Amino acid sequence: MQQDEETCSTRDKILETALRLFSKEGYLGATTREIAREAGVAEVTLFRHFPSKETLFEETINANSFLPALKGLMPGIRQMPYGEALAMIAKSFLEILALRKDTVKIMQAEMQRYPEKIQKIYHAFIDEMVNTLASYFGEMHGKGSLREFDTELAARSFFGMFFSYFNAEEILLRKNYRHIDADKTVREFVDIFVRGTLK
Amino acid sequence: MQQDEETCSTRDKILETALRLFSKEGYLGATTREIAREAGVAEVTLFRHFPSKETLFEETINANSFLPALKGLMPGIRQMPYGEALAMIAKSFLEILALRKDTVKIMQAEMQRYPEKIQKIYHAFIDEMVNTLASYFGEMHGKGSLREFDTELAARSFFGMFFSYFNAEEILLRKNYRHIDADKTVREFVDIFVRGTLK
DNA sequence: TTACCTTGTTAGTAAGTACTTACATTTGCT
DNA sequence: AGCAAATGTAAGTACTTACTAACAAGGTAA
Repeated sequence: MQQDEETCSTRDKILETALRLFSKEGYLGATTREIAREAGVAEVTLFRHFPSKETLFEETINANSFLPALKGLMPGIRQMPYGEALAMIAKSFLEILALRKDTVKIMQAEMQRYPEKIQKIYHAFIDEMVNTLASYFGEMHGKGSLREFDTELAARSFFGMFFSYFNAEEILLRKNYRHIDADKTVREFVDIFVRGTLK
Repeated sequence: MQQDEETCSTRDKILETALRLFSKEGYLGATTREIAREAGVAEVTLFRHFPSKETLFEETINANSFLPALKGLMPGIRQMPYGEALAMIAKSFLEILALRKDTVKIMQAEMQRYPEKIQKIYHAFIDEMVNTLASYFGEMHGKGSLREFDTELAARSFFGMFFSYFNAEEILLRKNYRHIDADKTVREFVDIFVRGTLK
């Protein structure tokens, strides 16, 4: 019984392949046969690790939650200038999304059909980001450097801008858009936002 | 042969039901049997009107393009104050999205699997909106009332904010969010944007 | 060696899928 | 009434799906 090396790597291979195929073909489109073949294992092995396709799906998205990627994300934001802090938050946000691109695709595609589980994970991530930014806005209000506005709404609009950018570039694969690098986009978006919220 | 009343309504019933079920269960999840039953027709009737499920899918999304809803959208924007013009564009944008909610769901869910057709329709809509707003920014630049910024990027960020709001409220069905009515959101978002782009 | 654990192979099941064929029934127009 | 188009009913085809049962093969630990 050796459960640390080979066994675990078989399981992980299946999970990785499942993530890729679920994201490419959807839950119904990705068959257990195909997942097993691409993972290089027999189909029956897949069912020995995961009792059903639905279990595999759940464990796949659980294994790719966003929250670990959030830890220690915004360390020294408080002592940075306002604009730089926002730029850093935006960049980190885009980085996480890029890292979890496949998971984002799955969630967008299957959100309607499997609401409970997916909404929970997705919203936990968004809420964490929005709350962090909103409370940062609150602090800045206290310091008197910002004009009055609804901090939660502002945080939502901030991430909304960047999520739409990510969506256009990475999910919709816009080839006909002239390509604009992330840095310039961050600068322009943050610029609008900084001027829009300062006194 | 009477093709205007009954015949057309049978076809339309199928198309309407297909839109609803494709949006709720996805392309693979919605079966032709179910679509026919919910439309109140025999399955074979469905195949007499649409030679294949894929044809039905294409005609469904073609019948629900965004562009007709865009016609005559922004009539008197040029003679409105800047902030009111932006608010009106935002409201119209949100209205169209709400009208085509099912289509948006389908596109988000099936974008990965059927890229060609869907991307075309989706992007045609977004490009139309972005270009309209960007050229409006260009005119305002000419008049000297706005600071210098990238008009296309700004337009994208503007719609990105509102699309994310729509997504959170209507697609993800956020119940745990405190509900904020559209008007207040439009006001807050536009406010940030106006201050962020004025001189 | 012996025992165990994990995997592969092969074959199979029961159910569901898109789609078809043949024939009967309804419906509206002339 | 009579014709023709649109629809319904019933049966069936060929295929795919998630999932299982039975047995053999390999490696690891005692």
